[in-house]
Amino acid sequence: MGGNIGRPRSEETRKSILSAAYELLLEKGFQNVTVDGIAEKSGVSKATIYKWWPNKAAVVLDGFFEESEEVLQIPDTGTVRKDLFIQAKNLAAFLTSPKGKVITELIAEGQFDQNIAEEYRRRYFSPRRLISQKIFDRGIQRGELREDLDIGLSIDLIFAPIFYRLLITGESLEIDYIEKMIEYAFWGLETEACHRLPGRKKSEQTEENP
Amino acid sequence: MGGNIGRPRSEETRKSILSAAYELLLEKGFQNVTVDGIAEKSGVSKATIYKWWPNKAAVVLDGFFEESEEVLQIPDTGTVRKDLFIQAKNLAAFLTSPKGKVITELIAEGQFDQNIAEEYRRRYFSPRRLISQKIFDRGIQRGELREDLDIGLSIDLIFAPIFYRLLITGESLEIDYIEKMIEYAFWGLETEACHRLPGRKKSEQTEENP
Amino acid sequence: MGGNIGRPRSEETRKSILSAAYELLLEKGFQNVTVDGIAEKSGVSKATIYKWWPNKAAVVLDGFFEESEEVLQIPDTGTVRKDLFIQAKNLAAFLTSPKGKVITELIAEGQFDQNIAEEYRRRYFSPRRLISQKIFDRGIQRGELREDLDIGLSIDLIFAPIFYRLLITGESLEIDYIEKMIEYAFWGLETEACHRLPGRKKSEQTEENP
Amino acid sequence: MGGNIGRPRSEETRKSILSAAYELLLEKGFQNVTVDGIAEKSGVSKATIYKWWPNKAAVVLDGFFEESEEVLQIPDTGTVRKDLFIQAKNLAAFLTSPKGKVITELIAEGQFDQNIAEEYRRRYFSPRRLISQKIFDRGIQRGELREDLDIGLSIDLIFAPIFYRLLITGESLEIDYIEKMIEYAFWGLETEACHRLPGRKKSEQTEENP
DNA sequence: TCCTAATCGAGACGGTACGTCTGGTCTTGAG
DNA sequence: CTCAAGACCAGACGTACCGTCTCGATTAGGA
Repeated sequence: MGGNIGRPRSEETRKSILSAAYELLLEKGFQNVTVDGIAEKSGVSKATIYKWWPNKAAVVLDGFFEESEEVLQIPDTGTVRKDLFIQAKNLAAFLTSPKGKVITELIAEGQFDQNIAEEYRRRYFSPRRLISQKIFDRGIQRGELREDLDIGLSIDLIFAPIFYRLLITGESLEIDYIEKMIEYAFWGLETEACHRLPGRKKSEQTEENP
Repeated sequence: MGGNIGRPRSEETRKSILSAAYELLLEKGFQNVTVDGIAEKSGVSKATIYKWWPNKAAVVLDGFFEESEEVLQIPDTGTVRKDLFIQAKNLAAFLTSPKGKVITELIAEGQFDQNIAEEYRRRYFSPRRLISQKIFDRGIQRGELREDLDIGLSIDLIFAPIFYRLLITGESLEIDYIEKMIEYAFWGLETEACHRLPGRKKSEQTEENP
Repeated sequence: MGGNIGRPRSEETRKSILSAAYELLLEKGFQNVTVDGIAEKSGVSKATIYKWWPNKAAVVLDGFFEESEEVLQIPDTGTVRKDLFIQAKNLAAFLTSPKGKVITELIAEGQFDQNIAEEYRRRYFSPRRLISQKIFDRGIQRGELREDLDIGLSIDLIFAPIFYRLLITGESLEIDYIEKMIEYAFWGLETEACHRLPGRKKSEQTEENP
Repeated sequence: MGGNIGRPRSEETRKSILSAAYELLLEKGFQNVTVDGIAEKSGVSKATIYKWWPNKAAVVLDGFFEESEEVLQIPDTGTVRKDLFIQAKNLAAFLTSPKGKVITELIAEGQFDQNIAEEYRRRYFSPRRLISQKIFDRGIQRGELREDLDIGLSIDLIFAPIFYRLLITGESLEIDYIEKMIEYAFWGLETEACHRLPGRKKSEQTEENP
């Protein structure tokens, strides 16, 4: 079953391909990585690369995730806000590092190649969102957050601005920004006064946006 | 001096290049547009294209913005929330249209080419942020929002999730999502109870996040 | 010593390789036969093929000669001319058949690989020249041909035109051509004067070659 | 008509490609010539080569004939035999030279690619056969040869053995062989009886070909 | 009967050339 | 001076085939 006859695939070869791909990725950026380059650097035949990966993007992506995989830890400070702040801070730190540059490039490539997009969602974003999910779950249990909170949306609200700055406005991701952003997300944009109104009900809002 | 002798640049040629670029962009997507293709479609020489634009990206970008330029209107419903909702809704509608696909591709290319990034910031995002800015300004004047509100951050908070879904998670941008997202942004994520506390002060928060 | 212990070579395997090679050769032509193809068709490992033959050409060649070996018969009509005509006619018939196409391809490959050339000389041409030699020997004994005849050259003279047409001019090898060619070779090209020997008539020749 | 607009094809580029191809051909042999090699040696882009020639064989062939084209002279000694001897001798000398090696390789390739075969027939063999034709024509006019001589066949008879040795038996092409072969072709293989016409003596022949 | 030395099937692997593609530059002659 | 036409360079792409290699399974004869 699975066919373990024949010369087994060389783990060493696989690794040298991936790490060569990864190093070239860091060094030159996604678009300047070459399959020939990977082949040469890893001392592996191009044919072997194309045997296991359908195209350049696939190898490079695989190389990146294989090499940059890390054990994710769930922060646990006692409050959702602090936990999220830690997570957001770490994310921002990572994204502004050389490795982070790669993430933006992969997201970019993902706009042209659906397979790439699926891959980074599966290998990068999904696990990280799971952690955030747990943080929010805990917050709800503790009563910090309301029970019917849309967690997916909340995660978007916290992390989207980071990527927005990174990908679109190009502005820097300083710690102050992260801090304030979380504050805004948690407290809302409206004047504090308006929250202390006794007569505010959910029904009103829906009327406002027909 | 400056040399206005010789055959003058043909405006007709310029336009046919840009509209050819634009049509090919919509039809094939950024990466599948070729300069030869633009030249052929517009009946123009490749050399002429490269005479006026430094590279493929520049023409395509120019073509896109030239053709898709629209008069931006500032919504004015009376409340910031409604105005932003309208703006966000319009944005989402645009981004999920065929033209919107182009925007994501340009953002993608912007990750590899700083010039592209600057161009779409200047021609696309800046004017739109200006409008949001005005909406927020009005809200502050009206007292809907607190005076010291960080408007830039607030704009990020509202619009980032839209791009986040588009570029990263790939999830759909339904109107319900937009609505709820704005609600969350305005009211914050925390339980309503916590906002009604009299003893809450800003100073506390800063301590929390060292 | 000699080491006849261990698993003996499988005769069945050998045959299936050769016949697969042969069939592929007929089907696709020399240059389009691949070792992988032979391996697959014969259900044999590529390594096994390379164990017993040094390269593709060797297998294919071997396959061809193994399969297409035939018992050669020496024609004996009583005159050298008729015998040679029969031999030449058979050769031409063979060379213009699908199998014959293979011969030309092997000769072609022989221009690049000395081993191939030696092989087809040894296995194809030598035995056939031997037969011609015998025909000529008989003719000399019978007094049809002069004693000091250079038999090698004579064989060349008779058979070369057939290959010349096949390999170079690409013209067809009709029976009339063979007939006339032998006539010319036997009588020479010079004016009929020399051939006007008593008793010799053109009519005779045509009778001779039915 | 014919469109002489646009950048004209560079004659220099064309020549450098062909001469690079030719030199590599002489140096390495047909099968070891590489298109990349030609590109590099000629300082020309591979794309340019493939723009004008459909494949490697075509360039190399063209290079060979372009470079090795020579003004063909019709020998005129007064007798067909001597003229043909000169022609055959020259041919043999050429074929056994390094350039001649190329001819055999091209003939070889011609067995796999009809286009190649047509090309060398058109550019190499046809002009040479025309000359032989003229030699034979003169001979007929002079009465050396009979009027109804099949000239095509006669040409085959004279030149085929040379190629036969070259391509098939691999034997050397010494001048004695050429001489004797022509003698046989002219006088025929049969017993001297037929040649014992008044005035004809063996001694004469040998004198003729010093 | 077990051991040993070979063959064999499966298939991974390095090497190397192929022919294709596209971005961007350059060279004509016409306008 | 602009422009159409189109030749040209650079260099990556993905494919194909050759011949080598590494496994494990198989199959004899010899101990």
